[in-house]
Amino acid sequence: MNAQHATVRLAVVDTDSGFLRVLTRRFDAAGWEYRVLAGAVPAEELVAMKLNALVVDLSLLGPEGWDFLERVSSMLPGLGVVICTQSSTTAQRVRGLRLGADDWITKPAHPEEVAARIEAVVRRRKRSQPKADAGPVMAGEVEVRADQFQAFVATRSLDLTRREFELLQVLADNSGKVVEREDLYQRVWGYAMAHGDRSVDVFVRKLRGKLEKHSPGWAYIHTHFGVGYRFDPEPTDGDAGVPAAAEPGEPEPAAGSQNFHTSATSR
Amino acid sequence: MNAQHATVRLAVVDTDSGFLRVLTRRFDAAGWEYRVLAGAVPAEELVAMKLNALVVDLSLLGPEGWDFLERVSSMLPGLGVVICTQSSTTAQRVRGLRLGADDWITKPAHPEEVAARIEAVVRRRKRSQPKADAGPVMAGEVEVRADQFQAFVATRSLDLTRREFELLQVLADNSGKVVEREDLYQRVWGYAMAHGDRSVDVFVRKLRGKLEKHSPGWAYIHTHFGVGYRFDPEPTDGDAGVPAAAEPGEPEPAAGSQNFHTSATSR
DNA sequence: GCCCCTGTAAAAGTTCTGTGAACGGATTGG
DNA sequence: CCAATCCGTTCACAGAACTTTTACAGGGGC
Repeated sequence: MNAQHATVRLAVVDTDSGFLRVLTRRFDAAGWEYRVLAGAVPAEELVAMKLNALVVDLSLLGPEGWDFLERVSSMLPGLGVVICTQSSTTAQRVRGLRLGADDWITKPAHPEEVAARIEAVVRRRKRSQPKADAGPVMAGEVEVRADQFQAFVATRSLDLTRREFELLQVLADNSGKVVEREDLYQRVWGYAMAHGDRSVDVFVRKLRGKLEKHSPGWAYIHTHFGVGYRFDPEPTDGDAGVPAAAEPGEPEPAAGSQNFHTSATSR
Repeated sequence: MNAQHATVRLAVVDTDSGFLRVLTRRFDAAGWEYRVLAGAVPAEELVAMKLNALVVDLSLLGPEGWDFLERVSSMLPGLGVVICTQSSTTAQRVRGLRLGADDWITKPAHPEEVAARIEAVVRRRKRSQPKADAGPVMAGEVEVRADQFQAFVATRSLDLTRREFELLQVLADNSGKVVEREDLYQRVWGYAMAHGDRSVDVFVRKLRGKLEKHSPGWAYIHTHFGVGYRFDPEPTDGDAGVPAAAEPGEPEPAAGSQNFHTSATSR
């Protein structure tokens, strides 16, 4: 689960021997696998190479370059593509990006920079790959759109901070299941929870606050004592809930809000 | 704007009557709309023609040709450009393509081939630039016309620089969604953002300034801390031109009066 | 009833954004 | 060809927004 850093498998389409020499030296130093191509090749061949990055000198390919770029990026959606040219206008770069490129480098470029950008592109692709095919996550009234960094409750948008959003995302992804506290932390914060860290609690509280403000009468995040939390939209038990009955202008938090939550279904 | 299949609207900049005769005959046969120009014209005129392709004899324009080419391709990023010349060196072709041309034809050329290349270029452009062909983008009081490089607020034209315009365009295209800072940068600047680059912030500020100056009482660009920006026209709570609604202390009116995008959401 | 766990609030600490201004390159006009 | 200007970028500082830590109180399980 924790590949220290991504292995880069790339192909370079270029014929500039000087540029290639410094580049490949840098690639070797990083232990990357690479291959040098002298021109466009059928996309199928690239697929067979199982690359995760591609560096192309577009000026080398002429007008065919755009076609090549388009073909490649549509056939290998997971491939990070870095264009490099002698010079370029913004219009060209934007066009390249629209056709699927991820970055654009102008020669001459320092090999360090090229490598850094390739690495960034691979990392970025890796991160955004699953996001792309996963549609919006729905759980009851709650909708989480990972691609937009936005969450909605009953069609109304929630204004969440980064951590709040990521926490909600993990919880909603595992809707109905109990997520262990440490697991939660690991997935949101990206590293192991230190002893005595209460961040999770604090953010659960914040999330609850915002969720309930937008749909009172519902409990979303349930506490499992000594274990973790479970996301599961459920109407709050009997008494008032929300339907007209209770005093409308009285969602006043202070005293009222600290009940329920713990349906404590722990085994 | 209901051209079902790719209608080609092109201009030919050439004075070679023989070449023109065979070409235009072919264009007529295909039912294309075209126009013949005897020399370079201001890019604005080309914009007004709403072309999607341009064929230019560069030898006709001499050294000005490169300028013309660059101006045109930067001002009309959605335009397919085909160069044709009597003869050319590789260096020239590379230069032309670099400046934004899509293809290069050497005379004499068979009209069939010219037509085929034009068609290919238009098809390619259409796929890669769906936005440019689309009508004006509207978002609240704001209208962005990609084809004119102009934006309007409440029918009044905004005086934007190139970057400002492109930034607004990307934001308005994704109206309602949060666009990540890096995405924004990549789409406007054409390459990946370097660490520590604050250009986006600066231009957001400039845009906000110009937008709010032209329609006070409205907020257009909303900040999502640590993530990016979201374009979404919303009245500013101040007072200005909107029915003064609820006062604070009126959190959730259950079901009664729905939509009020409270701009001052919790957090 | 005791001890551990969680809810809640607020202080303390970090990181990020808003903003004005200076710098340098590019463009325009003379 | 030079000067005036505009534009884009970078820098520095202030302030805002967010995260983490800390503290205490209320519940839960045994």
